[in-house]
Amino acid sequence: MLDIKLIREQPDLVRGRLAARGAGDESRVDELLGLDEQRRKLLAEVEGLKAQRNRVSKEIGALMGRKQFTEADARKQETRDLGDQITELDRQAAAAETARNELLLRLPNLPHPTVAVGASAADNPLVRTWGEKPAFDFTPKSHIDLCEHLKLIDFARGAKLSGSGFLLYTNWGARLERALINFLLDLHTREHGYTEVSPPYVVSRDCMVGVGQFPKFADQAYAVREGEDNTTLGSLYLLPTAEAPVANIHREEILAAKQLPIRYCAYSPCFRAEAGAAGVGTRGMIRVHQFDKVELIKIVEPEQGYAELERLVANAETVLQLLGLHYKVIQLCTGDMGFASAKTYDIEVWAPGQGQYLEVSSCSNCEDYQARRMNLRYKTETGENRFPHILNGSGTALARLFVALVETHQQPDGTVLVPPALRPYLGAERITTA
RNA sequence: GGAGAGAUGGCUGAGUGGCCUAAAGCGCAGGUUUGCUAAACCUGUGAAGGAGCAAUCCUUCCGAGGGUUCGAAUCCCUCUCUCUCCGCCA
Repeated sequence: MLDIKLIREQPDLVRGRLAARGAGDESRVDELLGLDEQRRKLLAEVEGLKAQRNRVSKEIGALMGRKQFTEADARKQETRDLGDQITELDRQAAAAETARNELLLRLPNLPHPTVAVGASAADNPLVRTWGEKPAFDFTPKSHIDLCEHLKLIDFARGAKLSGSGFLLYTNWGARLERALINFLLDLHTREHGYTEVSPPYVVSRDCMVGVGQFPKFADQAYAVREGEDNTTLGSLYLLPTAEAPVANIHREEILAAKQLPIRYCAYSPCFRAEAGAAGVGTRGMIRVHQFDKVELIKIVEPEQGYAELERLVANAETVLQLLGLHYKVIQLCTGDMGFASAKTYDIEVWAPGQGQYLEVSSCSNCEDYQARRMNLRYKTETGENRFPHILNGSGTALARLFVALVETHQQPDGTVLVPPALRPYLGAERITTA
């Protein structure tokens, strides 16, 4: 969340940065400042009364010690009324604080000054491209046709098991998926300096709040419960991304400066309800309710945040380069950026069978926005506690990578040539119907 | 799921209603002494919030949330987590 002190001291700056997102959040700043003002006023009042009560209680203790019970009783009578006032003012102060915090949790991060101002995806500047669209001397097939022909995915039975948007990978399809996961984890741990972790696939509400998924996007998550017990519903949620558990690993801790930077890499399946997205690209595996992803998370000193973001993007790009896939890197404009992010690069890979680019990675620096939400700090050499920058990036999302891979490397005979980097993992040079 | 024991500062651990403003030790930082290292001694060492130009002062925090009381680390209730044993289970 945003620093309340920044909002107090530079409300115009905050309003301006929020306005750049185009979501209208700047209109809530005055409401927030009102609640904050109210809270501080009540706090000053109630703390004065508490100080008074503490003084009198101490005197009562001294009187009791000297066995001056009549005196003590008189003072007790005096403070009873004080206690009632404190209870009431405490309640009001807590209510103002709760309202203030609720509002704070619903305000998005401020875009970094270097982020292009724009309204939608159409305004996202192109940063760079790598490779070229492959030329085919035949009409390239869609991954749907390739998957059915090569029996990589059984779309019909996947839907039978769990509904549309769930995939049943079969035979070489399943092996390709597993090969990609291992390839990605090995690449990032061996070549890019990340530490592998394997998190729980369900997380608490606090973790979802910590990364900014909740409360605003709660309808996108799958909630789980124990058995038929409805009272447990809403305490645990299926991961929308491994960012949810991994970024929260050190929540509510104070790290030592020398522990930073921390770089984690994790595979997990990702579950997204995609509420309200029905009918949008529902066929195939481009938008599904469950997909695999290898996620990269960094916790770094603020001074390193943006240099680390560039490296994060480069780490994700390496994946596509090694797999021989054409892609472009774009920067998300203020109107297209995610809730928690201050600056985001997306990587879009070319899918010849679709005739379009698919988003396979989103790399963001959330600055201290998430660290505040999860109360994660680090202690500097001088003993000061600061919020670190937290970054996340996909390295990369698998279903779409799978699509780009089979569509790009498909052959005239309907087989798929496996890129050399992946061959040791798959144990085959070519995927055929055999 | 059943039974029992626990949760106190960075760590260990004392504290059973008011000198708790949380003992003591360890660790850490600074200092003194000292050929070096080490040791000894001295001093300091949690977090959040609020008031103030500032020095400084105030409030809250002993797993979490309620309650009793003039006053709670301490008494009562609920919950969470950890450990031990039993049962079930991949």
